[in-house]
Amino acid sequence: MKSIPLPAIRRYPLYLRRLKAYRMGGTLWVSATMLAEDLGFSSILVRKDLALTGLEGRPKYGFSIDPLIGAIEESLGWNNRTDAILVGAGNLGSALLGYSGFAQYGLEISAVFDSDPAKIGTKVQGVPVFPMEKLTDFIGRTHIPMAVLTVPAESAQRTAEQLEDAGIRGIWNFAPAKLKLSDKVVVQRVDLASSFAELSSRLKKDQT
Amino acid sequence: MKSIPLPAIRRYPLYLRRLKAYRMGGTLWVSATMLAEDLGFSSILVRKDLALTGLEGRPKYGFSIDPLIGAIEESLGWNNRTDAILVGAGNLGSALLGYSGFAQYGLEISAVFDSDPAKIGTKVQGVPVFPMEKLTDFIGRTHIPMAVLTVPAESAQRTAEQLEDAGIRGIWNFAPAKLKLSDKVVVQRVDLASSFAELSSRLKKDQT
DNA sequence: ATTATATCGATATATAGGTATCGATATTGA
DNA sequence: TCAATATCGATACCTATATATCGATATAAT
Ligand SMILES: NC(=O)c1ccc[n+]([C@@H]2O[C@H](COP(=O)([O-])OP(=O)(O)OC[C@H]3O[C@@H](n4cnc5c(N)ncnc54)[C@H](O)[C@@H]3O)[C@@H](O)[C@H]2O)c1
Ligand SMILES: NC(=O)c1ccc[n+]([C@@H]2O[C@H](COP(=O)([O-])OP(=O)(O)OC[C@H]3O[C@@H](n4cnc5c(N)ncnc54)[C@H](O)[C@@H]3O)[C@@H](O)[C@H]2O)c1
Repeated sequence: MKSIPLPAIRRYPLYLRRLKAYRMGGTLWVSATMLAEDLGFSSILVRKDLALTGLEGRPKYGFSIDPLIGAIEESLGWNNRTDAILVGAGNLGSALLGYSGFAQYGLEISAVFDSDPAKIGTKVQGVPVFPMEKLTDFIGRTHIPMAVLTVPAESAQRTAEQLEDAGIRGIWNFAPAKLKLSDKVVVQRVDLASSFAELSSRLKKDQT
Repeated sequence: MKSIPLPAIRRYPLYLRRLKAYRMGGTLWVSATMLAEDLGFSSILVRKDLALTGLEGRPKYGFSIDPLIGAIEESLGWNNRTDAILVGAGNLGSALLGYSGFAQYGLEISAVFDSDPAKIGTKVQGVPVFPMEKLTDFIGRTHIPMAVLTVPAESAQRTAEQLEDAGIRGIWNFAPAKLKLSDKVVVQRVDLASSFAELSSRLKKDQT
């Protein structure tokens, strides 16, 4: 079982969404061609991506949807639930907490931490906010593997180090800061600035 | 002036952040080596990216910071202000509205639209919410070029078509939906699921 | 039964983007 | 003054990924 290239991994959630929509409509078979048209990819690319799951398609029919969904979810590790904590219960943190879509990926945010005394003890989107002092103990006790980091950029490095020391294995980092941690911790950056830069640049080129 | 590859464009905001931080500290010159170390890139990559701006470096010193900032901002189109509207004043929309960081990119959200009667007339993060009925007229009158789309996925296609018809030129789409529009409109997708998929997959690989 | 068709899957090719190498150049310090 | 050094910039190279081609196969229609 060889490892799936990252660009394919990034497309998998798009396939999943389409597949689940098809299944809702009662469709049982789907071809690479169909997926490609819906998503604006080339059909060759889609076929190759699907082949990476190890499943075999059927000429003229394509792939059986249910096993395909299962195989993609398994490739992503989305068949098992992933527990996470969220650090930084501000604007963005609250939005993420209130987002029901994450359940689709098996992501469950089970606790929230913040340093602001005014927030500690209150609930954000129904989830109680704990003080930072309880962070290390909580992670040590629960062995929670993942943290969603939504603190201000200035605090990001410091908070990330706390998380690493406490034993966190993956950080989904929404703060615009490069985290310098040991490579035991997997850091995934979400950078809206990069996305906006791409949009700006494409718009600019379009104008000329 | 040849066009800058997209991967470089995506790195530009990272350079900008570091450069502005250096300048705050009083530094006037910066080398590709220094930037590379701070950001975890190879210095060759950084030097190539900077060369794309057209600026020339100085042996042993590197690049003069101020012109470099200017050149990168110009490459991105961030030297001029970009006005935008936001459609969908929900959890995520509010968070984005309340985010002061966008000003750094020249992005100004000047109006908000929503279909929920309970929200219309109220203010979200200090910005008044207008009904969807006023959307077309507003865009036609102001010639606003960009829209931030934060409506539920089910409404995304319909809303995007409204935006296109009204004359919007770029859409920053946060809804997990593929928008099918004419290629006159530039659509930039922000897909947290893809990002989370990458994190999941990297964590999974790390385990084994 | 036979032919047309849509799809798969394997192989080959092309392209973009990242990385390595090396000479040139300005600055620093001996 | 001269050697050592840090950097740039051009060229060459390499790797990952996307795209093209084509035979094989199962289904559906004639
Ligand atoms: N809001 C957005 O739309 C948006 C967009 C892109 C990026 N971001 C980034 O996401 C992060 C959060 O943004 P936000 O708008 O939610 O900010 P915010 O100020 O609303 O929230 C930050 C939260 O973190 C808490 N906090 C601060 N320091 C802390 C620490 N050391 N330990 C624990 N908690 C701490 C604060 O009390 C607050 O609740 C920032 O890094 C921001 O740059 C936000
Ligand atoms: N909240 C998150 O953290 C998050 C994360 C990833 C993606 N998203 C996506 O962002 C979008 C918004 O998410 P959210 O959590 O803010 O949802 P939300 O339900 O809180 O907000 C959606 C808003 O859009 C408005 N709306 C609904 N239909 C509309 C229409 N046809 N025209 C105009 N306005 C309309 C609603 O009144 C509401 O105010 C969704 O597509 C969601 O999948 C959200």
